This record gives sequence, structure tokens and C-alpha cells, in this order.
Amino acid sequence: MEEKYLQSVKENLKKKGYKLTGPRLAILKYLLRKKGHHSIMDIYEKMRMKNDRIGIATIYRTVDLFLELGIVRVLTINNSKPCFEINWPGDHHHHLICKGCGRIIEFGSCNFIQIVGEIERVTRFSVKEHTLEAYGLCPKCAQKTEDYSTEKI
Amino acid sequence: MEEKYLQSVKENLKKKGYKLTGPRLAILKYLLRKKGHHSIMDIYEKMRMKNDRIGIATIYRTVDLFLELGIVRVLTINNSKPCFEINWPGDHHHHLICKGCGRIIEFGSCNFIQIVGEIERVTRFSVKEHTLEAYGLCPKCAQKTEDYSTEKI
DNA sequence: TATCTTAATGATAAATATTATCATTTGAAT
DNA sequence: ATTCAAATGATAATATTTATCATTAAGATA
Repeated sequence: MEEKYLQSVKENLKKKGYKLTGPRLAILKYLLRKKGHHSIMDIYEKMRMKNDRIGIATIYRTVDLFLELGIVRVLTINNSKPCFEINWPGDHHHHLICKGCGRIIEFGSCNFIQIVGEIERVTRFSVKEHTLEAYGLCPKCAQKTEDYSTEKI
Repeated sequence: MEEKYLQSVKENLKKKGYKLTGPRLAILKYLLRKKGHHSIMDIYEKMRMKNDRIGIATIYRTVDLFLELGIVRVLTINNSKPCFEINWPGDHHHHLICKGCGRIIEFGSCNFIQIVGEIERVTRFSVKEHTLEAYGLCPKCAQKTEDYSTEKI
């Protein structure tokens, strides 16, 4: 699975005339291994801890390139620093962010085909991608809020 | 309409113990008047040009406060600087961004009630808000792409 | 495999963006 | 009108991002 994906990334790069360098491969593997959402600084610090001599400029450059090639996706929660994740082909998921504890849940393929059709019909755009972020309260935090609201002050 | 909204913002601030100061009102009016999506620097520069003595720190602080109070919404397109817009109550729109020319189209209330219900059922979260960005090509840029693809090289 | 060519890298300087500090101002409660 | 804390603007301090450039290393070629 990952092997196959690495292969496809390699072809993707080559096709556009980019090299599959050590640092690029290392960042890719980092994101594949860690899963989840990682800021530039996350990636940089964690990789440096693993005795990797990588420079931060390379992280910026590589993430930008990966974004352009569709290898990664960016997630910007509220107003904070952008985080990146592997854009697995066929894995069309979205994010549910708890406003209480900040936990991020991924939820699977949304029934969006109809809505996209509607958008295309109304706007005359052709829609290629979409991202959806939902904000709310996880069960625990919802419980807490309820506790507060019934609490005597 | 705007009068009424200003009034509600005033109450919103007061309720939480914040003051309706000159700068806050000025920023709010700027966003109400200009419509669309504005970065921190946009707001700062335009307001300074209008002989406004406002400091940039105040823009940051005020926008953060307005976000927290739900008075504005943030839109972060791809990986660029966040832009802000008035969060009109009842105006639940989303953004369609042309990957060709960067133009942003707003599209109206999406049929999302079912999907939100589904998300809540599966994740046990209670969903309060959601944002949806769609990326694609506007009619003009779609046309251009087609031109290229049929062009002899 | 050794050589060559050029894109890519890492270090770091430079430029931008954001946050913290603090003396002064101002909103609004009294 | 007075009071007082919150808010402001200027700007210093940090943090983030981009640009520069000598060096390195993919990958093409022989």
C-alpha cells in the first residue's frame, strides 16, 4: 500500500521534472508514518530530533511542492497555523473540530455529490475539490458544558 | 438592517464585558461597508489611508475578539494569509475559489442539514458551525484550459 | 561505473508577520 | 464631572516565512 503510493509519488514528481531527493522522501515518510496533521514546525522539530540534518527552508519548499502536486492537503483550523496531511487518493475525509478541547476527528466520505452538482449548476464552475470543516463539541466537552449550565454560581 | 446589526454587536460586546470603542466600531464599519474578504494588512492599510490613526496591533486584537464573539468569520484559502468577513446572522454561505484566476464566488445556503445529522449520529459530536470551500475553475478559466488542451504545441 | 549538469539543499541573512509591553487614552459606570 | 479599568497606539521583541548562495547530490549520459 505505502510502497505503491511511494511509487506513484515518484512518478508524479518525475513527470513534472522534479527529483525525488532524500529530504523529500524523508518528509513524505514522516507524514505517512505519523498520520494526522502537522505544522511546519512540528515536522521540522520532530525530524531534527531524529538526527536529521534537514533545514527548515526545505520543509517549507517541500510542503509547498507537495501541495501543488496534490500529495498533501492543508488544514487551517480557525485562525491558527496551517497543518498538513497526506492526501491519500480515494480517502476523501473531512474534519470535525471540538471547540472545547481542540481534538480533531476525521469523518469519512460525505454525501456531497448532489451538493456539488447543485453548486456547479448554479455557479457554472466546474468543481475539482472541496474541503469541509465542522466545529462543535465532542461528547465529553458537551457533558462539561451541561454541567456548568446547571451549576449554581 | 446595518443599524440593527450594529445594535446587536453592541449588546454582544456589552454582555461579555467588552467596550464598544472607536477603533472596534471603525473596523466593524469598514468590514460592513467593504463586503468581501479582507486580510489584516488590507484592513490596516485602507484604514490608515482614510486618515485613521489606528495601530496594527488593534486590528489583530479586534479581529481576534470578533472571531471569538462570532461577529466575523475567517477564510483561509489554500495556504495563504487569513481573510475576514462579517458573519451575518442567517447568511450561511460558502466559498468557491477558481484555481485559475483566484476569483472567489460565494454560494448560498447549502443543503447540509441531512449531512450534519449524519455526522452527529456517527461521531456523537454536536455540530455548531461548518465551513465549506470548493475549488474549481470558473467558466472563463475552464474555457482557457480547454483551449490549451486542443492547442498544437 | 565515473562524469557531468543542474536542481535541490542547508545555513543563514533578510524580510514579514504576530505578539508583548507599557505609558496614555477613553468608554462607561457612578 | 470623576473614577477606574479596559483598550489603544507605538514600538520592542518574537516568530514565521522567504531569499540568497556556496555546496551537495539526483539522475542523465557516456
